[in-house]
Amino acid sequence: MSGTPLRSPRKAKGAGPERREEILAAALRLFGQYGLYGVSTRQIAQAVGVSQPTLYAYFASKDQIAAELHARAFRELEARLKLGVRDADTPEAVAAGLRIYVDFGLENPDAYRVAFMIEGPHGRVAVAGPVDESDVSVPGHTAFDILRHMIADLHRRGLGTGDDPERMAQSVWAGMHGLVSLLIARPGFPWADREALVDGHVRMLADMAMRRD
Amino acid sequence: MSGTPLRSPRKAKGAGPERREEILAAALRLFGQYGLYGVSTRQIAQAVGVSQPTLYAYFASKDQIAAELHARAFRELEARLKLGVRDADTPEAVAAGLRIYVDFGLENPDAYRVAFMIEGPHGRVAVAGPVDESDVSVPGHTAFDILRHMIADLHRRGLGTGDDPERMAQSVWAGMHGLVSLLIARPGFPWADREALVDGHVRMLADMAMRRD
DNA sequence: AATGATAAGTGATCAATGATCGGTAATCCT
DNA sequence: AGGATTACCGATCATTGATCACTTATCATT
Repeated sequence: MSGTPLRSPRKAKGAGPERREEILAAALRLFGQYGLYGVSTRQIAQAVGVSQPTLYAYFASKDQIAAELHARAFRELEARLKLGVRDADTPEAVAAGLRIYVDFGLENPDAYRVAFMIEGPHGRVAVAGPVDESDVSVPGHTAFDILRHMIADLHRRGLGTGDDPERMAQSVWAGMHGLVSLLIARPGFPWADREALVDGHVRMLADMAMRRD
Repeated sequence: MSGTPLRSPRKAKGAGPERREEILAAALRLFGQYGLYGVSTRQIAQAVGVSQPTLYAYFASKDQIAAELHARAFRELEARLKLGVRDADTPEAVAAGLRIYVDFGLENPDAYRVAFMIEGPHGRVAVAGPVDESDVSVPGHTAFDILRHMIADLHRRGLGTGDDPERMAQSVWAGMHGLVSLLIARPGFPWADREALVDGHVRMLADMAMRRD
């Protein structure tokens, strides 16, 4: 369904089964730079060095290429969160966990744009959060769960703020997505010092989830 | 440049100069529902009841239709902010000002999607914030300025938090955009009670800008 | 080494899209 | 009524995503 074309590819001319990866790499770069609808399949093919119909030997459609990038970005973010988010019991520790998300977005703007900010085929704009069942590309579900779990833990230990930890997690998530998407979408804007801005923003979110006093 | 086709239109068959408005209304509805790239010019024309080339008598391109909707949404938001944001000296007053922005987005999801969340023709994703000079559709510049002004006022009166009011304004703006875009993009997600979520979120942002104690 | 099978790739082509052009009919002003 | 202008449409173009039949290269087997 999403593996190599059919059986096991036998390297032809110059390239082997890495073709699929080359296509994804080129598409990620182009999509991130010009947007999903600003790049044609012929441009992707040219960047890879193959003909346009070749793409359809590896992907069912242009949207499927974007969907694969979407899924990979989700998995990568999820992996980083799993590794980085230890159980947090201080606002600083919570803030450090949140920074993992923000840093991922800022370090991989192409991936973040493709995965979370580009209008999808159904007119939906994907965002870095929980995915409802109607969505075909289901991965990343746990990305939000990790955050939710962290905040629920705080609440369970009596360290959290407010009454509803679920609502808290959603609010924090929204706060992070807003900053990342703004910074990525408007590189030309005279932003304040990025480090200070991100640090202050993340600290604010952490403080809301866990009042520091 | 953006008025009626040429001089003053003289109502033909059934419709008059409202054609332009009809086109915009149909496009707003369709774009909001199916996305900018999920709607064809023929669909828009059919919804209006005219032929497809007719659209090009009122707009230079499909992107121009979106640009006009974008500009109008900015102006509408700006007008609401100007009317609603009195000089705020309490966190509650600041939060009330911020709610104007959020409410605008939630009450006009089509406009907000079209204006701030849909990938633009240049692969850029517009956001409800300051617009740099390279952007053609320049309105809305003051929308962010109103917020910045409000926060700068707080700072000037010694009521603000932190050292850099500019950074504060950017952080608050990001927080609002994140929540609105998430709520709009994922209507199927099991959100917490919307009123409580929005209220808590806005209160958090207001508190950060103006510590309540 | 010749053979058949399969994988990888390409040129030609299709339907749909955004956009343009010339022509037509309706309206207004004198 | 006549001339000019406005509003509109049918036909058409280049480009897009996608499909097809066909060729070429590689491998496994004899």
